[in-house]
Amino acid sequence: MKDARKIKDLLYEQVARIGKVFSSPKRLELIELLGQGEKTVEALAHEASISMKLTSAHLRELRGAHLVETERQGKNIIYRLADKAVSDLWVHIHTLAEDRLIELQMELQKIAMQPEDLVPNDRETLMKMARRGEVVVLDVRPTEEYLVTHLPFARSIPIDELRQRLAELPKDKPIVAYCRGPYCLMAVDAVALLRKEGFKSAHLRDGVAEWRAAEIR
Amino acid sequence: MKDARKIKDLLYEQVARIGKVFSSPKRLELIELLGQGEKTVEALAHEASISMKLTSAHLRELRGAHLVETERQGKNIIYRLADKAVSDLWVHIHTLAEDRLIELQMELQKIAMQPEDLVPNDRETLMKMARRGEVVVLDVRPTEEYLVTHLPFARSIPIDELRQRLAELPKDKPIVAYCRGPYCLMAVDAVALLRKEGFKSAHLRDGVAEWRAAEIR
DNA sequence: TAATCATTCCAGCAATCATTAGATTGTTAT
DNA sequence: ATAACAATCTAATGATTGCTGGAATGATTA
Repeated sequence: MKDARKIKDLLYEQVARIGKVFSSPKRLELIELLGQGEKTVEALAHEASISMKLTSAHLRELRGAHLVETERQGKNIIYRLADKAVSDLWVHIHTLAEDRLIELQMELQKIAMQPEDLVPNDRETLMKMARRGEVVVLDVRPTEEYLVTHLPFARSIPIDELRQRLAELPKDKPIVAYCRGPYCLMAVDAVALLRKEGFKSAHLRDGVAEWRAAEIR
Repeated sequence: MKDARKIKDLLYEQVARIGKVFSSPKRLELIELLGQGEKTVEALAHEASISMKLTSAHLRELRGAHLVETERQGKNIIYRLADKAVSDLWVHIHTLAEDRLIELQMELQKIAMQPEDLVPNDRETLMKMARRGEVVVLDVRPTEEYLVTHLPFARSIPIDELRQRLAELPKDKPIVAYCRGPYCLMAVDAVALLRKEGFKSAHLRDGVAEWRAAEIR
């Protein structure tokens, strides 16, 4: 077994291909976006604030590692994650990052709002309250993403429409807003707006991907 | 919120620091080794077949991302994983790699032995059989690693001593050998030796880290 | 105190990566 | 057809990274 070394090198090299995909900030952002549902290259480029060329290049890397699939629809090519496990791995990585990197913790604290304490931090009791109608769970992502999946009992008001649709929300119950995940700032903005308008509101760090990864083991 | 972009970039960049650590084959190998228990730089360099300088450089990356801790013991500096979640993430990454990369699947198939069917592939029934003494679970890693943790009911015979200690093993029961994980070839070698000597033997892909990651969810 | 050993730090090279611009492919609409 | 558009491919840039050799550090032993 003198070539055991060579075999091992090959194996680790393959795994490193996957790791490499998760080593670029923009690719991580694209993965998170794709975790919300399939999207065109243009939509991805716009959401991630990068050129379409660069988006295409990054998606190429993702496809090279077989982590995304493509489908042509007319002029557009839509991308989707090849496996839910890709989204799960994203959640695992950013969770570990939040646990270990003080720098990241500090960044996150800056955008965190004061807790308000009107909302429990564990998923189960929050869902219990939502089921009883004691809180309103509000999904502020674009409607398409809400339609793909959303948290149980969640209502959809995209952040862009929130200001005009405030009347739909109750003033007496706490409104818990969430969006794509801890690095998506839409829910933070929503809470800021709601509080300014006199609503009781709190912000849920986790998005659909985080809940799924936590629930399904 | 025009600087939302800047904040996001910072956040994803931090997470990418963690991803970067997992993007190098040698670092992955070091992480897997550290998952078996704390080790000196020298031991790591030897096991991974790289120079101590390079080992040190990689460990520096790992420490920079706060994924390992160091402790001085006399002349030596020993490294250990800062968190079990690091080992879990390694398991998640290589699992995803095995699911998605055909190239890796093919490599793994080359080293896989014929299944023999004397051993169930799900963890639970294997443990049941081990509890009843119907199979012998054999840990062929170095003794130090066995002492840190091992699978329930497992006996320890390091691969180097196996040839001389064959008499300790029964000829009538199947012997299920395992080692550090799917990329560690010690168990494969052990099974090859055992079969040649007339034992019934099979090889368990997963190591301790994989079992832990699967159980604790 | 000097000598020794394990490990890290520093400087450099070649290889790789992110990013951009320009040319190209494939699809729809006229 | 041809024009207009979405997306990719190619080539070229500067910035990292992996790795190696030599010098420096820091604890232990003599």
